[in-house]
Amino acid sequence: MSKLVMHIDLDAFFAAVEQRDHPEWSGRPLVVGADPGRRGVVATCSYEARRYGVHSAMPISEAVRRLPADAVYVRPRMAHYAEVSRRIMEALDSISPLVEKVSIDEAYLDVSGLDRLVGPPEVVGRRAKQAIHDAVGLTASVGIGPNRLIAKLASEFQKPDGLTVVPPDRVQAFLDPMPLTALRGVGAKTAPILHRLGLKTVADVRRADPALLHKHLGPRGASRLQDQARGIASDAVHTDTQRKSISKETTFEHDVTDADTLRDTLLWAAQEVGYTARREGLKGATVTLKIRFRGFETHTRQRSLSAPTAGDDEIFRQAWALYQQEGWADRPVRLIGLGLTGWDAPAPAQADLFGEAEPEPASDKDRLYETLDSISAKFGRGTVQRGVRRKP
DNA sequence: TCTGGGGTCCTAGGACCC
DNA sequence: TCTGGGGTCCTAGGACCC
Repeated sequence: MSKLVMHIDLDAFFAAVEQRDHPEWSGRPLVVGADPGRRGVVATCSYEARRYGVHSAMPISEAVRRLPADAVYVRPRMAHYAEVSRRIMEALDSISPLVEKVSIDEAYLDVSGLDRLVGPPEVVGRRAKQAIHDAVGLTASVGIGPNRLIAKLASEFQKPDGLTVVPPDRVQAFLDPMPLTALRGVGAKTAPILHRLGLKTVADVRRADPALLHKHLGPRGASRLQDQARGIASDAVHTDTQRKSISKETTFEHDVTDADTLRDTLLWAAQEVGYTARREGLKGATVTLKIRFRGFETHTRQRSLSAPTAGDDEIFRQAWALYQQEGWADRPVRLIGLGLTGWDAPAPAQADLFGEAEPEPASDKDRLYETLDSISAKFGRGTVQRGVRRKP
């Protein structure tokens, strides 16, 4: 039976939440991200700001240069957005039981066979948008198609507040005129390669000589790309995805050479990662150290443990040993952090198999939001003092 | 001139094993 | 002196996405 997949994407999510919460900011260019004048980037910005060419991942200094004086700059309140996101996902449960949350502001829903219960795809889509608006007062863009790729591209097709349905027999006509950068996995490096081959649109990729793509992208990359160009993609919606890693890193406001600061920062990261691991019942057998020096030169070092752990001290000791075993002392460090991977047990599901949700103690939840808020408070504000020893 | 943070997935070489 | 062909795990780096 053919599937119907819906993709939902909140419009300028962080910025929209801020404008909703602060009506005096609506209609104005608004940037959620680092503090102006400091190291960092734009996380999200309002549509008013986008008109000045500002976008996600742009250096905050560049955004300041482009925006008028009345622009608003706020730092992210991740805990708050996470709570809004939770209510959105809850609202989507009323549309379909098969909801896959893919990020804080995006979800896939399997909406196959809802036509007899609800109506045609357009009606299902409008219901989803209404459910979100009723729950949190925000707009979302919705795309519906025969698989994840088409649903995702459909949701991007008319933004903001869009609704696009692509029936199976319209897939190729929908895809063909799109720029090839619309395809998943084509980014800053791959797009120029394809452009140099004279390819611009999805249709160009679809009709390209497979051997030519093979030569420049490798066998797997080439077939993945051409599958997409033909509208071939997964239609599976997974409700119980399991994370594969936990990590914590920070960029210092000024590059750091002081060993105590690096050590303390790694200790902080280990505590954050360890706490998250324990809260989620995970133990990792691999610790990864990440370091970025002045000039953006980035390295990772990892080691496998004899036994999986979620202990702050053990995670810290491994990461610190990895740092010490390299001849890196005295090199100015821009960023440092660590990660934990390699769970010992295969994927404990988010909710258990019998539908009994694990009751989450209030104190843990509070601690989680505290943590998220402390992260957002620090966003783009890393300082030498950051690593100040924290009482366990 | 700058370039966050949290992720996923892929590649590629070497070790190791059968 | 010459030495296969997988398969899997480990490690480092990098592309990409939100």
